[in-house]
Amino acid sequence: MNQILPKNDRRVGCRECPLNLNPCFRSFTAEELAFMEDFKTGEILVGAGSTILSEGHLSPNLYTVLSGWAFRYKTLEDGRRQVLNYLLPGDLIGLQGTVMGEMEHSVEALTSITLCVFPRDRLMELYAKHPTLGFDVTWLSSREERMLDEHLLSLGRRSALERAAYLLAFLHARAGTTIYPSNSTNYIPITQTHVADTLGLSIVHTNKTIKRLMERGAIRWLGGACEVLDAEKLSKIAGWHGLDERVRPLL
Amino acid sequence: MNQILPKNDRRVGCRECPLNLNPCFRSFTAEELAFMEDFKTGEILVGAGSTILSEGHLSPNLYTVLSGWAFRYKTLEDGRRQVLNYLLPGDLIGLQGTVMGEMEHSVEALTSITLCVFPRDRLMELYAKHPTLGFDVTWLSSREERMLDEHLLSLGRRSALERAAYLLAFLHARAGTTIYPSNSTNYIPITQTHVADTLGLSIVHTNKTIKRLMERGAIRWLGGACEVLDAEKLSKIAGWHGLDERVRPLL
DNA sequence: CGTCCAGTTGACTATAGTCAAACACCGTGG
DNA sequence: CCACGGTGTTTGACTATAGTCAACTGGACG
Repeated sequence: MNQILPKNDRRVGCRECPLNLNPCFRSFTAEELAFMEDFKTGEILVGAGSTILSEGHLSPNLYTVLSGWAFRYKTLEDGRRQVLNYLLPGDLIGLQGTVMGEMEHSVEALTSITLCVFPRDRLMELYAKHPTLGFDVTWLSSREERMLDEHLLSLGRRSALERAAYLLAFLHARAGTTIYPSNSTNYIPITQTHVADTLGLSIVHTNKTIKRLMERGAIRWLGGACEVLDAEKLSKIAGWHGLDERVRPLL
Repeated sequence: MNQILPKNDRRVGCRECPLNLNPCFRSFTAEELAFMEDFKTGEILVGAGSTILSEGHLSPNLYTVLSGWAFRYKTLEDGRRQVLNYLLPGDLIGLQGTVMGEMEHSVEALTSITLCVFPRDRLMELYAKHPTLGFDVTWLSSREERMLDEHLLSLGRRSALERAAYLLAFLHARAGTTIYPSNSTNYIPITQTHVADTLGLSIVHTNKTIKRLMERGAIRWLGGACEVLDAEKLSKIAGWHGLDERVRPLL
């Protein structure tokens, strides 16, 4: 198993943070920025395939994804796994642990990924000193909720083909604002096993479904990654109207 | 169609609010209570089957459920419906509208239901004046997220029988802290169509699945309602370990 | 008495899962 | 150099699960 490689040497100040410069995130006020610089305790680099958080465990930290891909999942006792959502730059990890104590899901890195580290026990201080930042945390939580709502609709009421099309269109849209702009490649770094565990299908049936999407010229599959050729076509197959990703907050 | 019956005559002060007296909710400080009394603009009584919020629309208000049952759902364009979650006393309705503007799901009353009304445009004031209450909003949002995670696991990886058992155990557990203590009946007020739209199954197959749960003596079905006879058995069938419902915040 | 709604049932079809066998690719170590 | 195992993907044959269609029950209500 891969391990987390600690790297608490505090690379980037929030001022120079590439995410903070990305126009899809709202910019901090001077006071907020000063607080965040102090709130941030460091950075961590995690290798592809490593576990970032695991179900049933406590974590003293909150994280924001700075670069790379990860996913959240839960498992049943007999090993059946369900991917709940994917994490991309700007996403907050571990908020649920604040409410529950123990995590009720695990988080695993899909690519190598860098995380911004915050101490969970200072979160209340953030609410007290910067209500707008507190509100932003709620905003992000609510945004996650919206994504889960759409995933539920997908699992419950979309066919296998629609579900696959939705998932790939969704990930392509999400990466479009944060990953692809600063990257030469624009692939989605997942295996068909991940797709299967997200869609609630078997690997075999997932493979046959992906094949149908390829035959329609919507995507291309490259061992361990997917290239979206026609995002419009995917959205149309899925009956999905895309993300409403206006400017959003960042922690 | 039923309509919302306005009743803004401000029935109960927050001080005498039965929910505030329920030990499963954390109690307000004197300052918080004063703020909430001012923040609350009134109460609304909604009849069973009425739509409380609807997809694509704006709402100037946030609500807290005071009594009764409701559910959130989304639909695809061809009418396929997915129930996302159920709303019980103490649950916040409409938070997502704050983030998105338009609602991305609808909310419908399952029984007649009373709602506490808050003006959405004063929400930021709540964060500014009472950081602990702001944190509570995040807490509630995060709790909703946890429930959705479990529902996703259910839809994606549980069999029809397991899913049905999980749903009924879940609703029974949720009602156990807020509905049943103050009520003579302890039924879950849903039809098999609701169950089908929650589990992502057809009505026919749902009916056959429910029948199996009845044969095992876990539940009884009474036109338009379900009585849980053996919650333990349901949890065991579902492989579900129950809610971790410690003391939680209330707005 | 007829209508509507919720629930029930059986026959048949469609969708998805399971089992099994391969292939391609990529490292490792002899 | 090549044999080896591992992962990711592909395919076909067969089975299981769930959906569709259709008919029917029973109760509530005007």
